[in-house]
Amino acid sequence: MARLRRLVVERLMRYYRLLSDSNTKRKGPTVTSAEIAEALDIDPTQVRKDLGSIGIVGMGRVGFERCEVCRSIRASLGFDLEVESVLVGAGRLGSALLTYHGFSRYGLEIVAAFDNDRKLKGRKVAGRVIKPMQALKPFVEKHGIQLAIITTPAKVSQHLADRLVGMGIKAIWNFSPTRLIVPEDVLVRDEHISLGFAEISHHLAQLTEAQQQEES
Amino acid sequence: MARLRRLVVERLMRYYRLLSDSNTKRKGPTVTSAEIAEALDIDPTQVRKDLGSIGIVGMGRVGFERCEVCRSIRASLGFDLEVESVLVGAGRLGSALLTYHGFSRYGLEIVAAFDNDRKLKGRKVAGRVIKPMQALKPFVEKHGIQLAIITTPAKVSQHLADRLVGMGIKAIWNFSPTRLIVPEDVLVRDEHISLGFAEISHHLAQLTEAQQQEES
DNA sequence: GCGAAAACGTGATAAAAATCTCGTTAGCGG
DNA sequence: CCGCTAACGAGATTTTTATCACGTTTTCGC
Repeated sequence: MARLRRLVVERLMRYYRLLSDSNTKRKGPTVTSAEIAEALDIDPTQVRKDLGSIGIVGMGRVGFERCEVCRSIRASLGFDLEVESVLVGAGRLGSALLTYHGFSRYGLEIVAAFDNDRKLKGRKVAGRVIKPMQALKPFVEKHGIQLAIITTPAKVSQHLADRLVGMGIKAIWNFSPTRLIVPEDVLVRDEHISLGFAEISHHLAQLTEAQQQEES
Repeated sequence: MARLRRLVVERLMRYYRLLSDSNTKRKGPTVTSAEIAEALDIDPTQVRKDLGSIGIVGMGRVGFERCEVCRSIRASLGFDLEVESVLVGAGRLGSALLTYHGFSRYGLEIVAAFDNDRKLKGRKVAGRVIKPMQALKPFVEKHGIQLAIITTPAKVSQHLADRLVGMGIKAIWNFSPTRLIVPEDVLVRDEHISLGFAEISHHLAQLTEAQQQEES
């Protein structure tokens, strides 16, 4: 299967969530691009193109087969692969991620957590003991871990990333607010919640400005 | 100040974080577009265009004034405005957000949290009492709250959004995995952590496939 | 002062993403 | 069985985003 562009992958995830959501009202065996588009506020053509890009063909007048769509997306996005990951940095955010088990439906499991904070040593979060950093390398290499989730402070992230790459990690889910420099065959996905706030803040600022103009 | 495109806003936030980060090595009074670009892996021209779009002019051979850049970005993104917000849904994620105080530097404050779960009633998170849902409307209207952060289950989100709009909310930071339908003057920012995982999962799937091809 | 180099600003170009148009196909009603 | 309509597929077009190329400005060294 071909490599897909990031935006396509993200939309496919949205289609998948929509269709696999049991909550969807009265679901027949098929679904049309227009229905998906309507639910997600996307252009119907876009939906057809995306589905077409992973080899799903629809039927004129009928639409797409729900099961087939789900199956194909699972295959393309690799949800059936059982990804074992480690989490590094068991602070607030790290703990929250450890406690959240909602990703198992996509094949993701956090199998161990590491932190070098003495206070956390031996403490359990969500039933898992936080291991010391010295244990990271042996663990990753022994289990052939491919994904690391990092929620450490910005200062140590790059150093950590270098170490992880050395251990054979192939993807990093980066929750620390820094850009990481890695070899190009390693994927880094940055998760920046503050970018979301920027959009909101700008919107509210625009609004406030408009109100002030009105008054004057 | 003109309304900015979403991607520009997001990049401005990244410039701001980079420049306002005291951690930056030996910072002089000025910074060049090339330096910013290098640090964030962006094209220098893009940086200049973005800064230009909010009225910052640089000096040939010297670059941009750090302070001026920070000040202008703060102004454009409205970080000096003190946004008071409410959080609805005090589950795992909601609690984590309540506990995190890192947004105060951007002017965001979560001034109250609401949840209709009986078990949470009266409980405190991060020093704040979780209020019952009946208290939401009076609170929002009394304090003129403009932003709501919602971390409720998908099923109730739309209903909640409708109510919030009726109370005069102008922006919703949506952490629930549903598209919300709102009037067009209300901004909804969706925060979908699972989209990030989709990218990672697809990358690992590609990798696995490549390895299998190699073997055969 | 003056030329060279570094950095900006901006119009032109390229690449990517989204949307539109229209021909084709499959089921439906009579 | 036949025309009609709903839905798809794909090429063409438009819009957005990113990059390039080049003229201008400013400092530095001589």
